[in-house]
Amino acid sequence: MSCYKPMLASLQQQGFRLTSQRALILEDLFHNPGHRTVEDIFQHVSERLPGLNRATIYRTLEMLRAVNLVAASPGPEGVTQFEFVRTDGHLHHHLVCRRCGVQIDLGAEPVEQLKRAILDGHGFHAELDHLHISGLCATCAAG
Amino acid sequence: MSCYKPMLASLQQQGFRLTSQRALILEDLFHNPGHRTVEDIFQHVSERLPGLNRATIYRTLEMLRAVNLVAASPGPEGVTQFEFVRTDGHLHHHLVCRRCGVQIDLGAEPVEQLKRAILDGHGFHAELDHLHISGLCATCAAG
DNA sequence: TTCAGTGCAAAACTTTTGCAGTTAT
DNA sequence: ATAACTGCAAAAGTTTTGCACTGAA
Repeated sequence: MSCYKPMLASLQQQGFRLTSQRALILEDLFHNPGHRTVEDIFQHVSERLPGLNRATIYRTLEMLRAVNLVAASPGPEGVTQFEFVRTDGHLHHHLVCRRCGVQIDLGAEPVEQLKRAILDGHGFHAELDHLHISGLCATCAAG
Repeated sequence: MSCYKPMLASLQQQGFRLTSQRALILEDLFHNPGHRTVEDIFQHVSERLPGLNRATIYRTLEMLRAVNLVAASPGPEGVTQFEFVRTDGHLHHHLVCRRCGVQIDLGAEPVEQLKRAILDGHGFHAELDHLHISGLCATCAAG
């Protein structure tokens, strides 16, 4: 059972200062997986840290994004959605060029996005692990 | 070679009034495929229709979205991206429940989004037509 | 004529930024 | 002690809305 605490230590080692705001925001992200908005996080965290400011959340999320602990994706209504990045990840996908055969690793996120779109639109739980997607790589497409 | 003009007539039949703003916006969307922002459309169309207001573009796009002529998707920097929906569509995807076998039609858009994400991220031209996606439908997932 | 559609201006909204004060190191 | 971090308030940016006027039917 992995916990968020080692990540705090890791951040500290990377030269970031450890503040209660950052600890609580990271904890909240860790314990509430899925799509989160700044407003959403604000509601949760400011219960335990009353003076908390939204700007701090934005800045903390930007910091966490920079070190790849959270992923940001544009959400509906122009509200950005943030998500804790699971490093457990048995998920991996491959792009295979049908011309030169090169294989490119595709991060989980784009496919996760497809899954979410399918779930939101149809209530259908798509099982898309180990995906192999055929097509043309940048070089072959250009040539 | 299909043209955007029949669509204007169709809109008119649906009770919408035909204005120069709507005609030019639709024409611009038609002739410039791909992701478009309001600002982008504004720059193009206001050259030919100087007094044009951004609010009109928002309202026109909302109207076109309501009749499924354009699709809106949240873009980076919180700027919504609009796209003309091609009805040519040899594209169709299926969701197949691995438990009860039900087949659900999946609109092209979610997969188009995946393609774009792959293209943006890796320059890879994914060929994802006729996709069959396995998983659990809403009913089977609930039971 | 009539009411849908437009332009304008202001509001609502998310996100960013400058700055002074606070706090982890 | 000293920088990094936070809160605050204002600014910047996109999108929405109310209202009076215009123009398609």
